[in-house]
Amino acid sequence: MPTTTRRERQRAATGEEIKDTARRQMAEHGAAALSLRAIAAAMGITAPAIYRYFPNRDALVTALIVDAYQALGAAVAAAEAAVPRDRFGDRFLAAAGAYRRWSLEHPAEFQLIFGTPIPGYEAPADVTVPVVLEAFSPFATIPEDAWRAGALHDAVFPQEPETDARLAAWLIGEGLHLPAPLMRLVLEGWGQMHGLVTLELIGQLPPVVGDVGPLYDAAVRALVARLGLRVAP
Amino acid sequence: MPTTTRRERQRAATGEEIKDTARRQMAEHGAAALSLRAIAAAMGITAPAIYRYFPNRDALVTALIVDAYQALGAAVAAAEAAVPRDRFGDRFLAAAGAYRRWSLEHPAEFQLIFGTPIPGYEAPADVTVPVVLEAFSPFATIPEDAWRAGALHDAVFPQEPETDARLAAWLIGEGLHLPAPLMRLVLEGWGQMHGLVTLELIGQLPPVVGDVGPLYDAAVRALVARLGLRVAP
DNA sequence: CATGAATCGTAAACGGCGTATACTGTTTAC
DNA sequence: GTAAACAGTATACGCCGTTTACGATTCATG
Repeated sequence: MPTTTRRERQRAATGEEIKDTARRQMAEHGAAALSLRAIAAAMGITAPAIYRYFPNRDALVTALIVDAYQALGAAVAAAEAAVPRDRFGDRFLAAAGAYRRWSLEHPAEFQLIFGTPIPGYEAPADVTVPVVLEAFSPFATIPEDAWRAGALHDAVFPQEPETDARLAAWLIGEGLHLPAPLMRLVLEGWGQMHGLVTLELIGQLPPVVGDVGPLYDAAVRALVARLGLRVAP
Repeated sequence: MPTTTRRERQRAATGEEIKDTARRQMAEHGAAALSLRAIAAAMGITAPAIYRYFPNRDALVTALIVDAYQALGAAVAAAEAAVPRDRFGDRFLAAAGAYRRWSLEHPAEFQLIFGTPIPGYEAPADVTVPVVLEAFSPFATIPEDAWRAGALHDAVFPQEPETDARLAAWLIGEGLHLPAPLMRLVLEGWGQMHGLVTLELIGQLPPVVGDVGPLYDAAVRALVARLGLRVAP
């Protein structure tokens, strides 16, 4: 006998339907056009009914953000998982490629989680930061795996004492085992991937380079080389 | 006798006052909270009066975006101009530092030009793209200066035929004289600077590394080295 | 099975938003 | 001096998020 009653299942389904409808509206009219009244109308209910499921619009947005992060993280993890475990460089390339692909395929959700497109909405950091780190964990765990396997190329990691000390403390707190300078390179790489995707999405890069894909891939390959990860010949 | 009448001067002044008031509101309540009624109230007029100066809210936003790009470009250019012309690496470092500093000091304007924080507003690419390129031109012209001066370190530029061909065509169209692989590295670097600043502004990096400044500087120095630009010893 | 409670939804309203229209003074130019 | 151009207001429309008061349904329990 299931612990969930009929009513609870119904309630959860309606909550999901609200989020699905919201996602559909965002995909069509952009994240900024998210409107409780429009969602309700598309569902055939009235706007105040949504308040039975979310205390206010910001709570709905936060739920959508968490979902989006998890979808992004799942896409990255799935792409990485499809590569043989000992091909660390290729795993990183697959993860980075999935990151860009998901972002291009879900531009509204991307700007929802990485921008501030909602008037008056401020993402609660205590909710988002852990989910973000979870989504981006492959970019740290792949180099960690390679490090522990002793499979790192003979790369030399430049030292940055100030930042690296801070980073080392954070790594310990997170239970990650990899050198701080390596993690710093990962963060610099995250910034690069994020920036290139952002510039592509707002249309600044395409007029200059056309298809951004090769530019992005070149940057990631250079990053993989700096990290000392080997790729298939 | 000036070619501008009294009325024209008055009109231009009011237009500037509207934009200044808008900037003050953005700085206080965020770019998304921009409201014609609030601007008008702060100026002691009514909202429809603004329509004498801007055909609609989007036109005002576009004007603010253009102004912001020019302010960002001016900050970058000024920082770069303060460095001796033949210290190409230091000029690049100064420009990159000014880019981050301006962004941190003007977060609302940064998200105004690089995000989509306004409900229903879509930045007109034909207006913004040229202004963006103008603002970022130092990051291309500094390597170009170094290249023409034969002052590039013995760096080896990895080739990416597909993208580089496209880039070379664009460079010719823009009248820029530097190798396509070099320009590609500049764009990858732009993505990195942009991404790191963005992640810092939305609060993802600080909990990991604390002060993002050293991380940013390390990334830019590595980029400068890859570009083959020399820095002061 | 009857009944009281919990739940889900609606209707109406409030204040605020961008914006269109019609109107009134003031300033300018001939 | 007068007619046109201009700057501003008042009003109104249809959106928005949100609150309140109120029905209808569904559930759990005597």
